[in-house]
Amino acid sequence: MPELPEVETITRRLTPYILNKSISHLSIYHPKSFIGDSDQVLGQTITDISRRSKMIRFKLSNGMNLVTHLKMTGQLIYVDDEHKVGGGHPTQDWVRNLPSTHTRLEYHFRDGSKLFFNDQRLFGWMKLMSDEEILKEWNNLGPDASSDSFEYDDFSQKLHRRAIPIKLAIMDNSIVSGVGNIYACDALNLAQISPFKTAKKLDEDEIRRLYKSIRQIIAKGIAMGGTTTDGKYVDVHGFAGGYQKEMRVYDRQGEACLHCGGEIVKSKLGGRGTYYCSVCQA
DNA sequence: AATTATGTTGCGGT
DNA sequence: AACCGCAACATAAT
Repeated sequence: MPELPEVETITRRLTPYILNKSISHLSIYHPKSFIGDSDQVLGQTITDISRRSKMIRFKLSNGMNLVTHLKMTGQLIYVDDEHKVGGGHPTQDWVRNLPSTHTRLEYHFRDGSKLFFNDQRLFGWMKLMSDEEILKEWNNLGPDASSDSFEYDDFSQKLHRRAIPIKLAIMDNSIVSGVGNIYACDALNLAQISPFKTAKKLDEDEIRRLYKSIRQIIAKGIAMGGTTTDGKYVDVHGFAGGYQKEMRVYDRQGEACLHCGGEIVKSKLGGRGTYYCSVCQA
């Protein structure tokens, strides 16, 4: 479920709580969720936390990295004795009762605080990786949609070489990384481009609009703290995001397009639900 | 009961 | 080679 804005929100909100903390124990409730020798995290301090695409990288003091991908239903929940979010207001009640049936991993820090990795569908993982392994894998990724390295010229050139529908192109992490189904649908609506249009058939003006729209929609997603439509995505304290109140077309079939008032329809593309305006994205 | 789900990978056929 | 559809991973809700 989480796309770039959700993963970025988790990364930002988690960092002040666990940076420089030492892992004293790791409980593995489901072996599929942890890849590598779990003894290598014991006693290690988290020296840095960053995001790339939809993954989070925790650097450890022994030089290894803990990398996580939440896939469809993964959550990272932080809990300590205070049970307070910044500003003094309390966390969601249910996080106090963790671990739950969906808790797969539980990290215990030396100061008594904990980090829970919950994942209903077991697609997600946390994996120990060396710097070399990360470099090798991440080199295959296109630039993050939220970063300055996402540049118009490169984006345009890549699109000109592809004969796939534009929606699939912008969800392809080797072209631009971090854009999933929700933000792809919304960015295409903002740019007023059909999700089915072949990538190489977009003219310069369309690519320009799309490039700006992706940047704008992803930035808004981050600013709103991500999207929660079914309760699966929550932040590190268990709270919903806010972008669902701003959604342009996703999950709004039958409603009016914010741009032209046309009817929003739902279709299928690449096996995924695809929402678009039947008038201005025809 | 069948269909659906915000991610990714891989397979076989064209 | 590139592209497409489909299945796989596994679970729960409608």
